[in-house]
Amino acid sequence: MPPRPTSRARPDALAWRGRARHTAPGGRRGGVARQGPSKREAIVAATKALLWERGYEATSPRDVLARSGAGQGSLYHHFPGKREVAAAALAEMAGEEIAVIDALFASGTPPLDRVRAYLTRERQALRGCRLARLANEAAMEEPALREPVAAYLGRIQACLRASLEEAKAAGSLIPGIEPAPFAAVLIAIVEGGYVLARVHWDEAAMREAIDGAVQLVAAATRPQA
Amino acid sequence: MPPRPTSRARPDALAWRGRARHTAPGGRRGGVARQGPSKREAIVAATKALLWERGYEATSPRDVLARSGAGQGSLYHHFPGKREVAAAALAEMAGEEIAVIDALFASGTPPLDRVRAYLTRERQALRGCRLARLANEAAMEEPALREPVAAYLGRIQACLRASLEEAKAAGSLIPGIEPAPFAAVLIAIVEGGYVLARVHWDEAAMREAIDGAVQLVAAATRPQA
DNA sequence: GTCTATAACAGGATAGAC
DNA sequence: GTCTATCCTGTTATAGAC
Repeated sequence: MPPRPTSRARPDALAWRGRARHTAPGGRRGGVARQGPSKREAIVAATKALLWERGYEATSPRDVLARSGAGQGSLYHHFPGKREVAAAALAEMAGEEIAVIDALFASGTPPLDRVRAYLTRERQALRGCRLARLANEAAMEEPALREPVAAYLGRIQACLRASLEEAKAAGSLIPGIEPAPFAAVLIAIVEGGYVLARVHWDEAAMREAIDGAVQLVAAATRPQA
Repeated sequence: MPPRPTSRARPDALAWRGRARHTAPGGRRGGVARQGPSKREAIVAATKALLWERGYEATSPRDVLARSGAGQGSLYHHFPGKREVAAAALAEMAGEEIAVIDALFASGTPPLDRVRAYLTRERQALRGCRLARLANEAAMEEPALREPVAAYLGRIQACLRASLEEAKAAGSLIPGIEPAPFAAVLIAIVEGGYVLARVHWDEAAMREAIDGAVQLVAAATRPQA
């Protein structure tokens, strides 16, 4: 466990929300000269990788600096501390993953095909869900860390529900299937599948859960609809 | 992150499996005199509590000693190190929880009632699953820590499957429902429900997942069976 | 903005008295 | 079996030069 918050902790750190940067987000200055990525970007990129690999508690600022090639000063120049670095990294990760989800559900295919496409997309089950792997860390009680993860899972659930409602309106679902609880069940199966795969240390556990979910969708589909 | 394994690590520590104790498991000696709980028991009890509250990585031997009232020497007298203490604690936790599961599924009620009873049993969703909350810790790559958790989830899945097969044999399930994948789906929903509740910091997320699972069971039940 | 040096403390384990 | 004292390294953050 890290040092408990001491008198060194800034009283306003909880309210930290980033700052105006003097360089443009793309890492360029002056409009012409190309720059390598700034240390800030390198730090956030390294943190994104480490949060997925090891989680929050097990990732130290030193690990981040070693992987990013930055020095101590860069990290604490750009961020108040570890928590805010992680919050920035999680926000980026959530943005990337939400974009993937939106693309998946925006395709012009029939709604139940989109649901199936989400369920059967490729996953590295043993690595855990890129965002929700942090679910059981004490740090998730901090809103700044929890919110990006919640936004990601919330978006998936909303997309599933919208697709199921579209299918229901089109008469593709058998009577008695309600979109909202069915969407909750499907996202829970996927996230539960990650847990089962990690605990049994076997990708097959995820596959069984997903296969079951696909069969549920099939069973909920109106014949010849 | 803790100190990486150094030359101090015992080469045989991975094979540690406990040892014969000079005192009886109940903490008594000589057959008559009553004893308070041994320090070993206090250490394991404290570890059980802390693993649920904080997980493995975030629980230090110092925390365990502080909560148990034991000194450094007691811990390292009874165990080679932190990992083996956690393994002992997890083994006890799994044994306790498996006993609860077995009792739940051993009742003389109809099989689908047992399934519903498991799904709707009371849970502290925000605390996470007592065992599977450790799923995403790096330590789960150690068999001694993973196996008790896997045994617990495996037992639940086996009990669900057996009940569903019994229901199917009795003609209570609609055709096309296969016990094995349905059991995989149900355990995934419960474990996924914990993840959703933690991430959204809302017990209602677990309730929605469970409600959906109960509706699935209802939908899979043959009318008037 | 970025670096190195250093502080203050926690984590995990050992030594050896009793 | 249990205790206290101690060790070494890692973690998180600050200081201050460049």
